[in-house]
Amino acid sequence: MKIGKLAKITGCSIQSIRFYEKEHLLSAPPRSEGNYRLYDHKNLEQLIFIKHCRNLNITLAEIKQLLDLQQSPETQCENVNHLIDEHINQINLRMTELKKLKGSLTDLRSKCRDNQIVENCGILQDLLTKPSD
Amino acid sequence: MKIGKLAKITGCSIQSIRFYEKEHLLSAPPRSEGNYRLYDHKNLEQLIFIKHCRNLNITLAEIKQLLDLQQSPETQCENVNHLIDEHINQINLRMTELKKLKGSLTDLRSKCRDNQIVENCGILQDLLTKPSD
DNA sequence: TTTAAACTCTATGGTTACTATAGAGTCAAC
DNA sequence: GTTGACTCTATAGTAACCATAGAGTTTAAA
Repeated sequence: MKIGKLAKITGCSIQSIRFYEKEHLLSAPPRSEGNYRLYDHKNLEQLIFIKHCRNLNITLAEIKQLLDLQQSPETQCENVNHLIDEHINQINLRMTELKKLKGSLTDLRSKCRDNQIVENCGILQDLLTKPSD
Repeated sequence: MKIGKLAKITGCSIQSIRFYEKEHLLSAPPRSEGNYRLYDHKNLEQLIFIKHCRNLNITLAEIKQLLDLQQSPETQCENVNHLIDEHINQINLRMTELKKLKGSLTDLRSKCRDNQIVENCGILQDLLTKPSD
């Protein structure tokens, strides 16, 4: 299977696939006579794993850790659990931040009714003076 | 006022300030004999404005728009309102995404109890097979 | 058989909003 | 006169790709 097909199956872009290979997340496949990458089922599996992780916002560095762990099936998997727990934590933090931000923006938005001229715009005035963290 | 003091007052880093200047968000101040940047109250105001916007996650490109608008005080400010509305929208979208993501991760996390070996880890197994978008 | 379209290759540069560093110059105090 | 704190420019790095150029390869149709 050539790279275009792999891309279509997995929903990754061709550039991403080559990028993952360069970053050693994906093992380098053999090449055809014309120097095209030729992928097999194993590569496909690996890429799907990566894609799933990316869909969950897991970073490439973390995916590398997970792939390393898969190489030693007898070790304890507490690191895997910890990694996922950490991500859930991050999301909670981010959501709290976003809620605050939304509050600030909503507050700011209420400072200006439509159809003002810039000079009288309460939003711009607020941005000039108020800290809004 | 030299750059260090401006940085301290505003809470921006010195590099950020120079970066904003390079990007034309901050007007280039006059220089001392020794080529040091010398800021006045006007520059301070401008930087505070930028800082407030950044605290609200407004991008540099958008800040540039807002600064441009300030230059023509007689135009309608609907663009300002629209910009803020859009940001509130973005936050809502992002929060929805994050909620879904958290659901997926929590689900995934439940697949493995602690103290398993990697080979039996339900999390890694799920990542290999399940789509989890 | 030629040739055009579709695919792939590498290498490079761009994205966002900075941070970090190197190496040099400036300024004030002791 | 020298130490230390400050500033200058220029460059490279960050994350995770995307876009492009310019070249080569393969497949299909004319």
